[in-house]
Amino acid sequence: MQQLEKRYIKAKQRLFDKIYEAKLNRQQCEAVFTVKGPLLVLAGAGSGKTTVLVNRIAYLIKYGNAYYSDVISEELSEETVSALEEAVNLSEEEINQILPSFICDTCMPYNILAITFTNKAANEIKERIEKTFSDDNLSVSSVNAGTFHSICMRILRKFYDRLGYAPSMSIYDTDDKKRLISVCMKELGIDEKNLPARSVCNEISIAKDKLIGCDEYSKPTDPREERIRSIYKLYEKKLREYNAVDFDDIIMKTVKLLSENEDVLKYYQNKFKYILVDEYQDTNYAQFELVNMLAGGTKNIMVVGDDDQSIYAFRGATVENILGFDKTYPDAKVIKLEQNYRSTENILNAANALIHNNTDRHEKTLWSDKGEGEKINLKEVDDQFCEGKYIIEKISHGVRVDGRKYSDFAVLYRVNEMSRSLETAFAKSGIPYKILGSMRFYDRKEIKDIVSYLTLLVSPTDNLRLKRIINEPKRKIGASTVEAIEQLAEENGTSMYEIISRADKYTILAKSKDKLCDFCNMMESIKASATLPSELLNAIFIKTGYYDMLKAEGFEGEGKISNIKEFISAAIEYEKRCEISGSEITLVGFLEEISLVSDVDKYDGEADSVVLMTIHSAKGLEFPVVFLAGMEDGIFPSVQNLFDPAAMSEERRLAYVAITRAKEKLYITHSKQRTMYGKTERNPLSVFIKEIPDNLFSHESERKIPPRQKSDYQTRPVRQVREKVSDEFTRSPEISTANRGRRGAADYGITKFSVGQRVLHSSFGEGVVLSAKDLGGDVLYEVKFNTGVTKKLMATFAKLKPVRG
DNA sequence: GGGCGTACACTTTTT
DNA sequence: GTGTACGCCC
Repeated sequence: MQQLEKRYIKAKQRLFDKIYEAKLNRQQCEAVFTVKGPLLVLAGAGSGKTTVLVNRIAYLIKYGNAYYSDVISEELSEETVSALEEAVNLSEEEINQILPSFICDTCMPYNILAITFTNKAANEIKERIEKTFSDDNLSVSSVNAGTFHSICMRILRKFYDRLGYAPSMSIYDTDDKKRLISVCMKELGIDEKNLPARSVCNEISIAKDKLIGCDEYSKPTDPREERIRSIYKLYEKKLREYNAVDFDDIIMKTVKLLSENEDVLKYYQNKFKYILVDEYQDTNYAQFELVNMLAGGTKNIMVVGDDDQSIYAFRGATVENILGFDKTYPDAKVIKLEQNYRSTENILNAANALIHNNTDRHEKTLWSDKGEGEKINLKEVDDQFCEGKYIIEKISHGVRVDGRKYSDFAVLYRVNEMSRSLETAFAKSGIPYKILGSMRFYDRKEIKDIVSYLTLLVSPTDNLRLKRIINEPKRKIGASTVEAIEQLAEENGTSMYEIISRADKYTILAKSKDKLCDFCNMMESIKASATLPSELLNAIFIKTGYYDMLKAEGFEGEGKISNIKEFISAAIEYEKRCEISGSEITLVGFLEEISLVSDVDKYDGEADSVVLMTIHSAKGLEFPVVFLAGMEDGIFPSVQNLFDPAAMSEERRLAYVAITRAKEKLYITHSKQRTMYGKTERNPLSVFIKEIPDNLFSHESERKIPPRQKSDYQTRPVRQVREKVSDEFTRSPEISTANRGRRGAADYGITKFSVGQRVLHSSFGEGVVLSAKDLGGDVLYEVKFNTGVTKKLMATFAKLKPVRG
């Protein structure tokens, strides 16, 4: 007993030390300690939200843990009060006032549910908690931290039978979903010309986000909606048959499970005694319902968010969830965190000025004591290539002169498409860089094919995935055979795989039964050959003939092979991680991970490279130096949204998010002209920049603010800008020799090749130059590659390298 | 059944 | 500009 008490006191002291160390301000402390009842924390950008979440969880564990509970009485001890006084700087009176909400019931780590927006954020919380408790013999790894999707998947898999699913259910991404919708539409005889599958996908997503099932969907008066309804119905039927769920289902089916099964709901309400939801402004209706159901028991729910950072309305998120939290929970306590610990004043003032132009928001103003800091740098460049070169110039200057690391820099943009031109510049510069999100690793065709094989091993009823790979690599199983199999499966009420395994029983399949049999035997032998995901992957890669197929493709196949090898290493890493954490290695687990993990989750801030990503991906991250590229009307804000006030508000919030990612220095670039999607356009400076006061920009900036209503960029003087950029290094790329990066950065220009010379292309491989045509600044080459194909390539794009010998 | 060519769509943001 | 879809021909 005495021993326990000693440990308790020691642990408590250490906790307060930690909090003291974390230098929490008063509002943050209140947010940490107010654990009982509903709590809304309005946390501005960079206001130490994660710190609050971590310390709150730590507090819950320390004070609610049964391990110490023998010595926890109804009230906090005198000692606790004095420790609080010291750490939080509250008066005794204040403490007594709020004391009741500080005391929590028994709480084991697994009683805590923390829902975050990304896996990265969840992992960060887990890691920081584990660090806090590293000295205590307390298993804190059982804290439930994850994204909505990962947490719901865990629930669905546990109670799969209640939903009529098999436990190995697969998760369909946007691409799978679209394919399946197309299949449904074809089956129903609905022409995609009049009703694109894409918009059907969207409509169904919107419905699911609102928890509208196919039976409740729309009144049958509108013919368009009626058609969507029938597609939705068939789509649902197929999903179930294929043992698959789409992203929206993950939430909707969980809500359905909880609302239809009292015992399951009670189980989770009892389990999750304390719930914390991060980025609450980005939750949609289904998620709102889910959280409310789970919190329905104890109502110990804390939500954290910032209405100014709501940027997912397009995905069904409603700010009303956060703005109306006090309506859902009338006794909710509200705490505002307004001190920003991230950015300097100039950056913060710019963000504040910008966001004040939104009328539909809760008034709040972030402040910082970090001092004015450097001014914002605004630069106009000639085109997107100059933009890349300008950014590279600034980065390499920062590294060489200011002693910064490459990882101090981030380049943010509105659309993924922007990464193309930027990548060209970075690739030439030799600066280490990483692009997140443009083409997700798991979206690559070869990876999706291999994943389909893998899925089929655990979920053989998945006809969609089966159809994807039945003839990839080619096995002479053509469309008509596949159709016949599909027909038979339909008639017999079974899966296509089942039909294939009994192919010899059906006369229609007589012609192809040998090939089908081979396919089936191959799958079975793969299944029997290994258990570990990495081994299975390897077996699939070799035994299906996929490797041979890629090998035969030549140069292009090489890249795909290395992608698949990378995929296999990812599986090995997954296995290692499981071993460390003691969790079971399963194929289903691995498949789930690759479906729910995003590029940003894997982004490693430790690696020393510049990172390029969309602003959406950058949410929640921070960088010493941020480049905001493509600040032009039509790009950011996006053309689609220019005339829609609500959408413009969201765009502005997105700009706000972008600016507040920067800690010390913000560069903004815009280009006189820009070629995107094959079209060249001239866009004026973004309206958002015009909303930022002049004095926040450095003298180096070339901002000539035209009158707001007269946004004609052509009348603006641009000469100085031009000279500034081009004098340095961009005017004539081919003669630039300045050494900018460290590794081969001199390679800015276009190397000239002569007819007959051998060259190397990154995707086509080796070839020989047939002709070279000068096109004023660029050169058009005609190259015959070893593969036999002849291509016309622009020198600037092709990045050709000379081949010696 | 497969391969090749051409037409055409598609480009906001993502778990 | 690029990737996919479909149709035509072998």
